[in-house]
Amino acid sequence: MKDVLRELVHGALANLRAQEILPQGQTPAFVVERTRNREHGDFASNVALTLAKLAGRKPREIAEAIVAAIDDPRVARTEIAGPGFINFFLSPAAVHAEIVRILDLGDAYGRNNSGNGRKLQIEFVSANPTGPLHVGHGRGAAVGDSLARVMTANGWAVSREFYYNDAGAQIENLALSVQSRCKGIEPDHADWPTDGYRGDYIKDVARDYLAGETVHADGQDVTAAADVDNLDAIRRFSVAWLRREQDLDMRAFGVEFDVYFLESSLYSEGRVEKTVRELVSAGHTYEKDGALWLKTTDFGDDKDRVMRKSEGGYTYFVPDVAYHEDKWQRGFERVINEQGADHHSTVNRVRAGLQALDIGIPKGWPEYVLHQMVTVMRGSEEVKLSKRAGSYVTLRDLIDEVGCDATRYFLVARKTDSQLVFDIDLARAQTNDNPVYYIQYAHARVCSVHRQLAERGIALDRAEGLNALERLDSEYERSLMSELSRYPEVLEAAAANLDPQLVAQYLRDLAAAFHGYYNAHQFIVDDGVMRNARIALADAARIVLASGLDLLGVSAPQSM
RNA sequence: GCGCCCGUAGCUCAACCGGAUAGAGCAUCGGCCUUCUAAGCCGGCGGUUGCAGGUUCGAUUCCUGUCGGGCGCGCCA
Repeated sequence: MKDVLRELVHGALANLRAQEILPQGQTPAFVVERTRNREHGDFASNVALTLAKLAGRKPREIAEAIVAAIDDPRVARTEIAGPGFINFFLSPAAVHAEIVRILDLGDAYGRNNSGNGRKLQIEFVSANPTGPLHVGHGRGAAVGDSLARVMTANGWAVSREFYYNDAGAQIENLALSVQSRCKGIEPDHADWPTDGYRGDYIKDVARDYLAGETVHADGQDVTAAADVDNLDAIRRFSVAWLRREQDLDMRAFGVEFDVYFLESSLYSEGRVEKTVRELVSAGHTYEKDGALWLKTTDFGDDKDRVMRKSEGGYTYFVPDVAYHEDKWQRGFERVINEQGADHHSTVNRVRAGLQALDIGIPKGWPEYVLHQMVTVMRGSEEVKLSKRAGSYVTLRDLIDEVGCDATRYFLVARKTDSQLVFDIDLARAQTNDNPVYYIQYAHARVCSVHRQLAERGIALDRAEGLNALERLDSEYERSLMSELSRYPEVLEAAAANLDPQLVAQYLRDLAAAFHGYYNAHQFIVDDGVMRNARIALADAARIVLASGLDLLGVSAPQSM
């Protein structure tokens, strides 16, 4: 409906230009938005205010002219308010048509095709296989996957990608740690590797390695050599072992990736070398102190970056650039990297490196969504200890304790650039204080009505109900209808702002509107037409609730 | 010292790229259960949007400064 009103306003403006009330050619920015206050109608626009200066007239005068030029059955009436806002009151028929659309389109309601099938990649989680996934990865997974679902719902062809380093110094460290465990060395012992991984999971890897186990990860089987001196075999087995664990975590979290990209492939396929050659020939590099530098300051970085160290190896920055060059060449019009904000310094660096390649990559490519830290609270205590990891809360612990649904909802229901406090007690609560519960309960309540109908042997006539929507005229009914019709706008905004949190917020509001409706009315009434109308509206709510929950990867239960 | 993020009700958070009287939930206080889920509903209390300036018809939003919290600043990844 928002788009419809925008069009109507644009039409009116064209009309005013034709009458020379407005100067030609200029279209200042204006908004048509939902009103906060119902007394102000369904939508309001500031268009007259923004035009006032341009036209050299009073806002109210312009508003009068615009309103006079609008004549559409979907707008019941308009009002000019305050300094010159135009308030739009939708006709009941326009609102009811939206409810019919919901039942007509089902799951497809609210989706749009603004992406038009263009290729979009979202890279997220991208944890190195050196330990269990923790809550921070969970936030990345929840945000990244929900964002992927939102972008898909907006018509983008989304590919989910997980990038990991399977070859660097940290992996060496992992292998050494496992080897030490195989030899029975404890982390406090003098022979324990410096910066070795001390977590208990290392013991599990070592045990399985010695037992000659086979693990399946990233499409391959890796069988342990059980040879304590074969560091290479230990490395391969350890990586596979941890990758399998991470996959299990992601599966339990309802997240699947389309592509796993290995950093080692950038080296084995010569892509790192190739990127270096390209940067050198593009002329943005120089040698200093025996190292090769990239002049990233030419492209907005704070300082130049070393590409090749004086000892000959490449810094991590180079494969990063090579990796993103590869993404670009794979034809992704947009790439969104979802990462922890502790890596924010890579943003400028990677973009600068890509600019230096001089191959036509846009300045703001790739896009980034950075999430801030998560702290986990139980009661008023911060939870830091975990039996498995030693120093942090693993994602698995959280899923086991509060469930996938609540974990996903809570991790996505905050602005990504705010720190997040995860309240375990609240997430576990089976009460309406818990927003996840409150939303799911709304869905279950509609299903419950259908069970009641079946038990009483009452048939449902949806067409009859939809024809009688004008009988649903209570405050609660109108409010629910209005809330439902907002869903397409929410999907659009979530995509535009790369912010799945808007969906979480919306579902909370929708559930509130639904519960208000449910509590205020009887559904299974003797008046068959009224009964069918009420249930049709409840079904519309069920469809949108299920659709929204699906975008968050949260289940929509039939009973609770 | 420099860079990024945050600061809104007692608590957890909103406010749709500058709009109308800053909104929800929890907590608290007061009402409501022979009724398809009371796992609920209705109402009250609660604010100088950290602070000080600036920009304009209009600022929680933009700019400058300042205070407080978090993260990051390597020829580590």
